[in-house]
Amino acid sequence: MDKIAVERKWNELWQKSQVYKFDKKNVDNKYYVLEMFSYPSGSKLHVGHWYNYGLTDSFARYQIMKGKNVFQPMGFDAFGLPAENYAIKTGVHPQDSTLHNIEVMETQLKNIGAMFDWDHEIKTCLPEYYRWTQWIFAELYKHGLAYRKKAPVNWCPSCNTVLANEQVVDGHCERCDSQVVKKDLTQWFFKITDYAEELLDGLDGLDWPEKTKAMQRNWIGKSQGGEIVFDLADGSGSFKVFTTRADTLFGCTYVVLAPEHELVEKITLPEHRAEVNAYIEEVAKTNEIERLSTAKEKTGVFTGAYAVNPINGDKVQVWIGDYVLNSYGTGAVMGVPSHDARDYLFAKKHGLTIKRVIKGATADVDDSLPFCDYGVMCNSGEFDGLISEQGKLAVVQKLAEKGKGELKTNYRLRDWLVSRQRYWGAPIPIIYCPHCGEVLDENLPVTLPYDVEFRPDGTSPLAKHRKFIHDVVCPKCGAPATRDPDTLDTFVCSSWYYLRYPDAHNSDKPFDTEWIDKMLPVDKYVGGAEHACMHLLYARFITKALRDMGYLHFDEPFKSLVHQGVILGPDGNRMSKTHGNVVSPDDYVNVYGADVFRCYLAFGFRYIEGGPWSDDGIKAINKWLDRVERYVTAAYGDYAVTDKTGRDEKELNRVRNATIKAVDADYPSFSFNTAVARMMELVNALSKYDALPVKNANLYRATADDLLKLLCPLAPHFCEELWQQTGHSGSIVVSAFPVCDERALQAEETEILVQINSRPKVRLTVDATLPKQELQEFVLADESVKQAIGGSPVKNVIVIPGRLVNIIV
RNA sequence: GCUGGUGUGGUGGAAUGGCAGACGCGUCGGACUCAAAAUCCGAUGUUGGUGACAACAUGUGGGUUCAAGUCCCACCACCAGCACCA
Repeated sequence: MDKIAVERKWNELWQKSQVYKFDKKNVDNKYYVLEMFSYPSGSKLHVGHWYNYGLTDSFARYQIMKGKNVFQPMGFDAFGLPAENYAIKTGVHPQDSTLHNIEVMETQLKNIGAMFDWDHEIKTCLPEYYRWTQWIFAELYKHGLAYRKKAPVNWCPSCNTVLANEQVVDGHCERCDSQVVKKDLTQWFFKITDYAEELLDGLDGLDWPEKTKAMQRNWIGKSQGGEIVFDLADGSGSFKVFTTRADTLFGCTYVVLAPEHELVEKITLPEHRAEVNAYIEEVAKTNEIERLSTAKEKTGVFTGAYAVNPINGDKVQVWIGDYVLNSYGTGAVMGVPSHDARDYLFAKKHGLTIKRVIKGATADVDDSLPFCDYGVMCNSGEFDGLISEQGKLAVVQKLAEKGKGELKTNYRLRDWLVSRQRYWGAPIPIIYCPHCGEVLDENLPVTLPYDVEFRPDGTSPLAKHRKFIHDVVCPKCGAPATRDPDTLDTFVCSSWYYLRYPDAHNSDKPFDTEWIDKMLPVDKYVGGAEHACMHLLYARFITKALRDMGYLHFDEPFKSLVHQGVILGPDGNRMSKTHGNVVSPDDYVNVYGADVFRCYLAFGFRYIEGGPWSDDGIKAINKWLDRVERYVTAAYGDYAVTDKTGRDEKELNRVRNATIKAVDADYPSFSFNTAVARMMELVNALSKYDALPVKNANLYRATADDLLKLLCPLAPHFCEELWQQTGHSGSIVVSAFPVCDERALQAEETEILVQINSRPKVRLTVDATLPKQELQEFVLADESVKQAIGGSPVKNVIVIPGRLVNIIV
C-alpha cells in the first residue's frame, strides 16, 4: 500500500464528509479532549508536537469508537514575547509573522491526521478572541479581583527597557550584557490569593498525577503560625513579623526587614544611612534566585534602630537582609539564632546574642545549638515547660490579649502580576482620567494598533503610540484621558481558552453559560508538566472566579489530566536550536507516512516518561503494518484457514479476545506501547495459520476485522483503507470498538508451576476449574512432584489457583 | 539545600507480591535466491557444563514474606521542580 497517498486520500474524504463534526444535540454523551494549544513558533512542528497531539488524538479516536461524542478542538496561543523580539530583529510585524506561522502549522497539524474540529479554532491574537480576554479583566476588576500596586521589574538601563526573567542571563541583559537592575512600576494584579484555600482543597478531588498536585500544594505553600507586632523602641511606629515558631519568641535577639520594606527609609539612623543605601542598591542588582540561594552567605546591615520584643520587652536590633523577601509574609522576620540554622549563621557572623529558649524533650535528644526541632520551652518565664506545639499557640494567645499578635495562616502563593510592558498582547482595558482616576473601558475590544515602532528606546511600543494612548475620553465624565499602555500577560489569554472553544466564534458573549455548563469540564486534558504551577493554577483560578460571578456552575476546569513525557534530542538534551538537536517529524512522515510515525511514537516510549529520540525500529513498525496488510488481505481472499501449529481455532479466538481486553485497557491509560505490543502478538498468532483455498474462514476474518479496529486509533488512514478494500461499508473510524468475549478466555486446562521450598521444580497441566483443596491433592498425588519432594515431610502448602503451588518441606 | 521521580539484558521497554526480561530493535545462524533486497524460520541475561541441568541476576546494603523488580529501612547515582518560606 502506498501509505502516503492513502493518507492524503482519506484526509480529504474525512474533511469533506465531516465525520468528526461534534454532534451538538448529543451533549449528554460528550467527551471533551483537549491538548494544550500551540505557540505559533517560526520553527516547524517538532517531534514533541506529534507526540502530544498525535497520541492524544489516538486516545480521542478510541473514545469515539467507545461510543462517545468527542469534541477535540485546536488553536493557537498567539500573543507573546518571541514574535515581538523577532520584530525587533527583522522588522517583520508580529501580527504578520504570527499569522503566517499559524498557517504553516495548521497544514502540518492536519498531516497528523488528527480529528480536530477546526470550525472552533482559536487564535488568541485576534480581536474576536482578545475582546473577551479583556472582558475577563473587566469582570475581575468589577468584582474587586484586579488591583494596582507597585512591583519591581527587571530593568536594563542601557536598552532602556523592561526585561522578562528569561531575558536576564546571570543578572545581565541578554542583548547588551549590561547589569540589570530592579525598578518599581505600578502594575495590575489579579487576586489569586483570595482563592488560595480553595485552590488547595480542590486538588483532592482531581484525577491528576499526584506529582502535579504535590507541586501545586507546594506552590500555594500554606503555613500556619502567628503574626507578631514589634513596636519601634522610640515609639515612632511598629511592624509585624510572621512566624511558625512563636514558641521561640523569647530567643528573638534581633529582627530583619526586607531591604525594600517601607519602614527602612524612615528608621535608619543617619550614621548608618550610607551603608544601608549601598546595601539596598547592591540588592537591587540581584534576582530572587540569587538572593535565596543557600550557597550564598547571609548578608545584612544594621539600621541603627531598635524594636521591642513584645513578649519580654527586650530591646532588639533592627537589621535589613536580602534573604528576607518583601513579597512573602510581612516582609520582616524575627531572628532566633538559637533555634534556626540560618539565623544562627547570621548571628555568628554579626556578633549578635544567642539565647537558648528550647531544650530537647527528653535527655537523649541532641539539642546542641542551633536546635531547630520541637522541644520544651525554657528561659521563657511563665511558659517554661510547655512543649513547642502548645507553646506556639500560648505565646500568640498571650500577645493577642495585648493586641500584639494573632494566629495567622500564610500562603506562599502571590497575587498574579498581569501587566506587561509589551506590544504583542491584549491591551488592558483601563483609562486614566484626570478627574475620575482609573476607569474601566467597557467598550470592547480595545483594539491593538498595527502601526507601531518596535525599536526599544525606553518606552514600550504602545506607550509611545500617541493615538492609542491619547485619542480617548473618560467614559464617565467625557474629559480627555489616557489609556493604560501595558498589555496582559499571555497566561491570561490561556487561562480561559478551554471555555471559548465550544462556541469559538460567538460574537455576543465569551461563552454561553447554559451551553458551557454542559460542555465543561474538560474530560481529558493533555500537556507538558512544566505548566503544573502557572497555567494550570491560573486556569483553575479563573474558573472559580467566573463561577462566583455566576457565569459558570462547575468548580474545576480539568477533571482529568495527563502529562506527556518529553522527547529529548538524540544526545539526551532537551531539543533546542542552541543544542542543534531538533528532530523534525517531516523527515520521517514524508518517507513512512503519518500512521507509521504515530505507531512508532506509541510503541517506542512510555508515554508519560518520554526519552531521548532514536529512530531505531521505525522501519520495523513500517514492516509490521505491511504484515498487518498481508494477513488482513489474506483473510479476505477466497480462503479459509488451517492451523500450522496443530492447535485448533480456539487458541486463535482466545488470543483475539485477550488482545481486545488488553488494548481496551491500554488506550484509556495512555499505555500505547503495550497496546501495540499486544496487537503484535495477535498478528504473530495470525501468522501461525496458513491460508488455503477453502470457504469457511469466519473466525479468521472476524479476527482481522477486530485487529483493524484495535489499530484504528493509532493508524486511522491505513485501517480505513483496508476496511474499504475488504469490502466493508461505512467508516471504520467511527465503528464500534471490539468487545471481549470473556468465554473465549476461559481455558479448560491450564499449566501451573509447582515449587518446592519456593524453587520452581515441576510444571503440571491441570483442569482450570479445580478448586484449591482438590488442586492441592492433585499436585501432591502427582508422581513427578513426589519424586521432587523425595520423601521429606511436607510442612506447608501454598496454593494459588491457576498459577502455582508452593510446597514447603 | 528541600521536594518529587527514576534506576530491569547490548538497546527501547514488559511484569494486580506468584515462572523477571512480554513486545520490538540489534546481533548470530539458517531457508528462499546466481546474488542482493524483501520475506520466512531459529537462537540470543550472565557464568559453569557436550548435555539434561545448576548457580547468579531488576543501582548498593539490610529487612518483612512460603514467595520481592514490586512492600519497609538506609545508602548511591541520575533527572525534574522549587529556591533560605520565616
